Amino acid sequence: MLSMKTQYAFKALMYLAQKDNGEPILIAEIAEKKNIPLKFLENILLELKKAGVLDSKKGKGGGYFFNQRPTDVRLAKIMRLIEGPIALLPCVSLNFYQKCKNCDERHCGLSNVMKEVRDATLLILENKTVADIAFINI
Amino acid sequence: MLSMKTQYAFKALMYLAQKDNGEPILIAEIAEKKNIPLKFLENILLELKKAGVLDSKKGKGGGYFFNQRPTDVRLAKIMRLIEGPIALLPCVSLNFYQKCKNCDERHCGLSNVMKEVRDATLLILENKTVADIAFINI
DNA sequence: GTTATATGCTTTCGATGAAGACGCAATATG
DNA sequence: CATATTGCGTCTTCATCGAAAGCATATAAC
Ligand code: FES
Ligand code: FES
Repeated sequence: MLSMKTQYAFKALMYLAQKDNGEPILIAEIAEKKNIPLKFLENILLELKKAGVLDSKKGKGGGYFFNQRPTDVRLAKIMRLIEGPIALLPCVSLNFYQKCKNCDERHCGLSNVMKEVRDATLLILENKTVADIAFINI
Repeated sequence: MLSMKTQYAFKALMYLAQKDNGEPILIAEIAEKKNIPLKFLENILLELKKAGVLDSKKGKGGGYFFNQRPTDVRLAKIMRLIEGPIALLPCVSLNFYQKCKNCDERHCGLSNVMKEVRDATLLILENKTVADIAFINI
């Protein structure tokens, strides 16, 4: 399961993309509408800003808004940014690889299965963007 | 990423299945060969025993062995047992479902994507067993 | 029945994650 | 400049996780 931080990040981005009209949106508004602890959300949005996904404006009329276009922000990127590895094991992670002690990947059934899971997951998360989760047409 | 506990559980089961000849195997042996903290492993194996996957024998010549056949133990079952939900969001979990506040699943793009991820993951983990990760034929 | 061997159970400790409290810094408006 | 608004920074608290230690219990072997 995703950490609360990552879940909140996704929900906040979804909300931002839905209301996106160029105008900054208050942290407090997102927090209230999406049921996210305020100070926790501040932290999350700040990370997304430092990563270049969002930008912010201080003072009256300030708030958060997109720096990149929602259609350009892949879900996999957000996952890696906030959550860390997408793979279930360190030895099958593309971006956070760590070798297993006492286990040879080339002959390891476990890592093989987890590689399958990783690929299936990435196929989805690399091809969906923030825009995709914001607007749903049934 | 999986918790250390779950990673250890998988590795221990893999080792047990590989050496399975009916004879009990020492916790200490698994711990050493798979680089798992001893007392932590004791705990994990105990949980697997209580769940009916493994069984144990005390005293000299004791240790752990399979209660069910490795071909009958699906990886998804172990995941749910040790890790908890397989889904990335509580609102898309089959076995640990929890409703999202302020978010309607029927019109939520995020939960839709995560449902796709869950299904892709389950398709793999429900069809692979402990026996599959123990014996690898390249 | 005594002893060596193993598992079973409880407690403890530090590290990390989730969340809240308080104050500081920047900016729009007048 | 004065003030209200809003994002930023730091410190504290609480729960959970990873890991280790210590003692208790069961059993095979002699
Ligand atoms: S190599 Fe990582 S689990 Fe075997
Ligand atoms: S319903 Fe769970 S994220 Fe929208």
